[in-house]
Amino acid sequence: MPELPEVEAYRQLAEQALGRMVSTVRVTDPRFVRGPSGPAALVGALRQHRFVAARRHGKLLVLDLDSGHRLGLHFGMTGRLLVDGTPGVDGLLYSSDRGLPVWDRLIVGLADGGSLVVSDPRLLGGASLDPDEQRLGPDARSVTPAELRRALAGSASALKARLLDQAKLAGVGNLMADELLWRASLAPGRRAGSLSPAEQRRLLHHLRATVELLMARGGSHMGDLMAERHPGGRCPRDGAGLRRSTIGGRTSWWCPAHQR
DNA sequence: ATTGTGGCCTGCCCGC
DNA sequence: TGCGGGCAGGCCACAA
Repeated sequence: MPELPEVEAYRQLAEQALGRMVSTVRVTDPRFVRGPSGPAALVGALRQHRFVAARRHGKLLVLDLDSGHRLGLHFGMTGRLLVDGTPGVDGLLYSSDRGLPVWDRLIVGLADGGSLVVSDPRLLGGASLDPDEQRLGPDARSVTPAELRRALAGSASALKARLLDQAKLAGVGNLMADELLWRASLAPGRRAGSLSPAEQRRLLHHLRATVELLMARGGSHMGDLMAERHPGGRCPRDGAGLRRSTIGGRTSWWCPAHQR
């Protein structure tokens, strides 16, 4: 599903749309437009304008317009970005590769004949005009030691729940969190505020490494733990039976032998 | 303020 | 072969 690695791929793809005039905008399902501005305002802000920058903050893709407005795109778990018909990622876990036209929720037609399309079968993503980027915590790809410390300090939440809280740290989703904690040898249910300085350093090291690895491999579902994330799955490191827990409302797979 | 829970949304997979 | 239940999780509203 689209976590930081996929959205970064979408961002790079979206750069191909920069500088090109938007001629038509179609919102095929009003539910796809989120936030205070409705579909009409969003359409009006885009039409006859050009995208001037493609930025990513966590899982939020922001396309700046020459009007000063910003188009925010989030992709939920099944959202896909296509520019000129080319998808930003190849396989998307939990989504379908059929790409039915009815799943196209936002269709931005460009004056040169190209297009920028968001396809989202389950409508869990959305588009918003001028999204509030301040709500998001530091981006997981560039978070500093001090920022990570602040994100965890004093929290009674489970560590994994904290990592998934986009207001505290932006970009980590369920699959990447499991992979990251497995690599860092930290149990997902640990209290976030209980990490020692050494454990925080270890977490940050593996956060950076995991983000870069999954981007290089092409998706958040490309981690080493992924294949064992099922009943009967075994830890790829030590062979112990993996445990399944619900943490932060999400299915979590972890190794009770080496994650402490 | 923090923390946890449930609902949204629908394609897909499994068992019958 | 068709049907129905359960599952997946990013995000948000809501409760305590």
